[in-house]
Amino acid sequence: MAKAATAKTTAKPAVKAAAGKATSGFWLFKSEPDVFSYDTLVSRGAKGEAWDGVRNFQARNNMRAMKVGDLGFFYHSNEGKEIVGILEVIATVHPDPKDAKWECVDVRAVRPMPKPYSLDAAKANEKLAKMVLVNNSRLSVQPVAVDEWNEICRLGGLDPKKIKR
DNA sequence: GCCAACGTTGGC
DNA sequence: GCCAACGTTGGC
Repeated sequence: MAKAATAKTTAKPAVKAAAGKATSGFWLFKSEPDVFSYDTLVSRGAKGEAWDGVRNFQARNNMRAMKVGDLGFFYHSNEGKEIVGILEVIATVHPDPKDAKWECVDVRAVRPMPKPYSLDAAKANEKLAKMVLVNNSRLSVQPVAVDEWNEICRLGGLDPKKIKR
């Protein structure tokens, strides 16, 4: 069964989905804190960590659209259900070390949210009504619109203009 | 722990 | 190429 998937995946022309698509440069990465928490990413320091294990085409395509320097929210699913920090993409997409049929980017922690922003809060915020997090809880790597990014940063206690470094 | 929603697989 | 069956995610 894995073989059929391999054939299909590798037959596809690479990076087609990402080509020509305008992105905000902002993303949201989901992880169960039991498996890989924001603190763990922080502990990796500047060399960061490969965001491997993504086995969903939409999520993979989102990673293909990422550029070095793009920023993302780190969201804790299941336990916490809140955005706990900011991360930065430090390497564009490359084969997943655990399964070369798939791909991953590398990310590093930038800074934690002074006030973690919860899923409940996002659902209650009219400005975030279109957010993928609110509407498609299953997608593990999501695009974030600029206004959504700014809104959540502000409510999380960060000035969106002063996040980097 | 349950279950709804979603994505993927595979038979036709 | 369609669609039913299955597996997984993640909120509750």
